[in-house]
Formats: sequence, structure tokens, C-alpha cells
Amino acid sequence: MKPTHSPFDSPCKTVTDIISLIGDKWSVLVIKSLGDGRLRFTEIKRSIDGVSQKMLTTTLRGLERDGYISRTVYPTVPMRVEYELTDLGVDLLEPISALGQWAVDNHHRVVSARRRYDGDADMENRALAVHA
Amino acid sequence: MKPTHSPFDSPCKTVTDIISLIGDKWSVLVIKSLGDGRLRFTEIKRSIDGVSQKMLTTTLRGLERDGYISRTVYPTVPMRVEYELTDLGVDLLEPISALGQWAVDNHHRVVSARRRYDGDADMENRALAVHA
DNA sequence: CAGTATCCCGCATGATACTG
DNA sequence: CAGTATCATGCGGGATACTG
Repeated sequence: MKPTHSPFDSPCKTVTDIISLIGDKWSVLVIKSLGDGRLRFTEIKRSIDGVSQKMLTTTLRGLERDGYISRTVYPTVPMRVEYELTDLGVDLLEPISALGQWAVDNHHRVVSARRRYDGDADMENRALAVHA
Repeated sequence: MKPTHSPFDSPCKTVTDIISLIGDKWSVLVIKSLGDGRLRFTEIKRSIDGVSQKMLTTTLRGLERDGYISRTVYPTVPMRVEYELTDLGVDLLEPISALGQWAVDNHHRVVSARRRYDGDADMENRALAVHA
């Protein structure tokens, strides 16, 4: 969204730039899916529950543009298109997986935090400091 | 659309659940900001360029609900509210930081991939222009 | 099969004003 | 200071139909 690519971009912007792609609904799932090897369009679609044709295409284009995946067209009839992680994509898989693993390991803590928060919803102030 | 929280949830859903919070525009920046220590509302706001009062509040509430940060109110006049990472938040900081570091280290690769991709698009446009 | 092309809706985000 | 309340809006994302 911000096309300002000055050499003095703050790390903030840089991080946001990368994270924003991660943040969308499907990119991470696609990358994870392709982590097992090259797949055809339909195979990716089947592997990800709930993704629409349009959003999968959009997601794949974004990932390809950023260099995370490669797209190979076989002009047979019917058409055949395969996607595969690039070296960059494989590299990204590492911190992504770490985050994913963290999510799996700590999901219960988040869930119980949510339950507690929602249970205390009727309280006005969640943490009143003792006025020293 | 309340997700069932059975112990047999697909990792897919679990990961998406956590990532979706990461994915929003400001959460990561807030967590990073609080990584340096407890801060007041205004201090966080100042440390993050471009965030509105409303979105910062919304983000902080979400992070508090999920147990990543704690909120402490000092009922002085004027009011004083401090935010701080919880243990869970500190734990999350680790994979987040790894991803952030990756972003900083590899941003140039993404940028050049984008330039190449967009450059190829220009080539196609030129070819079409010849026909016209 | 692997997309494009449209249409449409809801929510995330933002701007502004007000308050304890 | 640290928020709510309200209104406006852009676009993410789904449904559907069409195409090479």
C-alpha cells in the first residue's frame, strides 16, 4: 500500500510489509501446504478448507510476486499448472513454522485467557492498581 | 461461527486463530513496542506511527483478551493506564521477533522479486502495445 | 483445469466529536 | 489522559458466471 521504498525505510515499515502478507487469510496456509512439495492449483484448493477460487488465485499471485513461490504452466489440454516454494519460500517456512508450532503449543493458554476475560466482562475495571 | 475448542481441533484452525490476531495491522507493532517494558497508552501511541486512538484501543483490548498484555489503571487525575506484556506475551515475542528479524534480513529479496515481477508485466504491456 | 470478470456485502479501519 | 460514541468508507472476500 505504501510504495515509498526509500533506502531509509524504518524497520517498522519493513516488518509490516512482510507481516501484512502473512497476515492475510490464506497465505500462511498456502505456504504450509506447499511445504510438502509442488502442487497443482486444484490440489492446493482441496488441501485448504474453505478457500474460494478467486482468493486462492489472488493469494498465489501475491506469493509469486513476492518471490515465495514459482508457477509453472504445462500447456496441455486440459491445462496444468504447478506451484512450488522457491528458496525464499523455503526460508520463510522456517520462522512461519516456528510461529505455527507456538500457536499449537500455546493455543490453550489463549483460549483460557479469553474465557476468563469474557467471564469478567461485567466488571468495569479489570485491574485496579492499589493506590499507594 | 464460534469455533469448537475440542482437543481434536485441526491444527489449521488453531494456527489461523492465532495468526489472525498477528495479522491485523497493529498487534505485532504493539507487542514489539511493549517488548521494551511497560508503557502508558500515549507512549504506545507515540511509538507507533499512524495508529489512531480507536484502533490502538481496539488492538490493546484484543491483546488483553487473549492474555498477551495486562492493563493497569491508576485512578489519578488525570487518568493513568499502563500496559505490559504478560508471560504469554513475552513468550509470543520470541517467534514474532524471529519472524521480524527474518523480514529485516530478507526484505531486499522480496523487493527485488517484486521489481522483477512488475518488470515482466511491463514487458507484456510493451508487446501488446506493438500490436496496437 | 485454471483461471477472469462481475457483482455485492460486511467488516475493518479511519475521522471526528464527546467524556469521566 | 485515556478512552467511548458515532458516522463514513474502502476493500477484503464470497458467490456466480464465463473462457481458453
